Amino acid sequence: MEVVTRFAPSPTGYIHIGNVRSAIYPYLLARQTKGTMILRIEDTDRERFVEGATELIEDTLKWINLDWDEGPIVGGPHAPYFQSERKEIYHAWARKLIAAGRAYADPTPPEIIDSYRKECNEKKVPFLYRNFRPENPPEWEPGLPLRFKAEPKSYDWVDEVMGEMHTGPEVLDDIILIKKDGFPTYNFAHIVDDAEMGVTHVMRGVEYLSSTPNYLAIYEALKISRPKLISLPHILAPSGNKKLGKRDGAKSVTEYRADGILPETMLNYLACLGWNDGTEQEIYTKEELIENFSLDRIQNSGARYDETKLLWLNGQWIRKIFIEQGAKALYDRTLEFWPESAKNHSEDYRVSVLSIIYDRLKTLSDLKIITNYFFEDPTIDLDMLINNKFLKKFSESELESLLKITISKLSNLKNWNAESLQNCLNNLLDETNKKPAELFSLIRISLSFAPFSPALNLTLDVLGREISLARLNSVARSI
RNA sequence: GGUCUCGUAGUAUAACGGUUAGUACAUCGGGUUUUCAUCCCGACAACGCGGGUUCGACUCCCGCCGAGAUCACCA
Repeated sequence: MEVVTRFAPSPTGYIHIGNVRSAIYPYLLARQTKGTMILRIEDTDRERFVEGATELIEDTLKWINLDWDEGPIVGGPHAPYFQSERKEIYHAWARKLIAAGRAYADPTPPEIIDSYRKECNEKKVPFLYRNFRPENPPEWEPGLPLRFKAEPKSYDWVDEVMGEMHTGPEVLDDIILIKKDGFPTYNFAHIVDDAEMGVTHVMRGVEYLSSTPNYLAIYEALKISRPKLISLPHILAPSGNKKLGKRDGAKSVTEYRADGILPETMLNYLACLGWNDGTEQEIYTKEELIENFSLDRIQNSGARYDETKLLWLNGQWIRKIFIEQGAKALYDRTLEFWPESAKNHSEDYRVSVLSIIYDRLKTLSDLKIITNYFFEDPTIDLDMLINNKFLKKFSESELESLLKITISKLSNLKNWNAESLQNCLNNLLDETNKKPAELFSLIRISLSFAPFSPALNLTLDVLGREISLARLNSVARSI
């Protein structure tokens, strides 16, 4: 049988990294089995609905390179994919339940329900609405909530991640199916939709594990066969033991994108947070994830979100793309991350800058802070030169004469390229009888006035003869 | 409080009855002609506790402890 999975978010704001994993796993499973991935928007809560949230969700999924076979934008045989547009469908199923004597309209005012709940809390007994069912409930009509009529019994089921599950009759209750505003609750809507859409694998966070017996009861009453149930453990906040949420600074995926995290990194990191294939592989492409994913290797305890590792992974991916796809391919991903000053320079020049600094990047936005001196002359900061730990032992006139020798030597260099520059620098070391740490620090700082920069010969090569000599000259004059 | 779940280094994880408990991130130290990184080498560091079962237990069973989830006309 074809595998059908779904991601069913609520449009209540951006989806943060704690949620996207619930989209990744169903996607991987669907692609691995050549099945169907559905995106369904669960917008039955009108109060929490946020304008534009659906688009944000779609953009997020597209950015990490996940697509869907049915859902908003692409449509499909089970449209509409917005729950708010499926009201009649839920009502039709609800009537089936009423006809079977498994649902009833509840006229009890909320205040009375609250008092029941309070009573139970005081007596320290569990609050079960089935013990307070109204006698002779009225016909179900608009304005009245509809409740499921639970039959207390034990349930056994298998959760693909958590294993064999068992609960007693005490957890079954008369949950609300349709709210008084006519919209279904999540508890009812997702069951109807999953059945209508032929969903075979229901993946969601563990917070739904406790409610599962109630869902099982509804499947039974509706004569729907159970899909496979998969509970995904939570992603934990960096500190504490709470599930990662917006309050812990759980950033939206778009924020990571703005920070210069690659989508490949995001997908790779999140997929491997709480799942591994048993090998020691750390870097996975989307294709490799699809190939190797398996439900039974999903972890069953929560995993802590670790941004340091995310950054490390991002560095790995930056290098991987550079090495496997080339400088231009990496460059194409960096367009919005260059400093302002880079605008006045050619694309070829920026690519060559990227080629010598890419292995220093943890995020693409690092470009802004570490490449500026390639695009405009740095401000001369003599203190930085004089106080450098390798240069402090020299007098200013010694520094000046070293610079002058360097300038004259470089001026006479025939071929300005990395290799001959390196030879030239080596000769300079011999001639001046200085250590690399001394001479090279002097040249490096004079060229960049940055705390760090790439290998000296490469920096000179990219900067070019004219600019390099001009900078060295102006430093020599300033001393 | 009821019900359910989880528990290997700081973090993410491997191991599925027999290993000096492996790997990665982080940390610390060292190496690669300057710096910052990359890369390489090395070090530190873990089976929550207590009982069983077994020749043998991180692995199986029980109890405890600790952590989490849930008990909405939110999803």
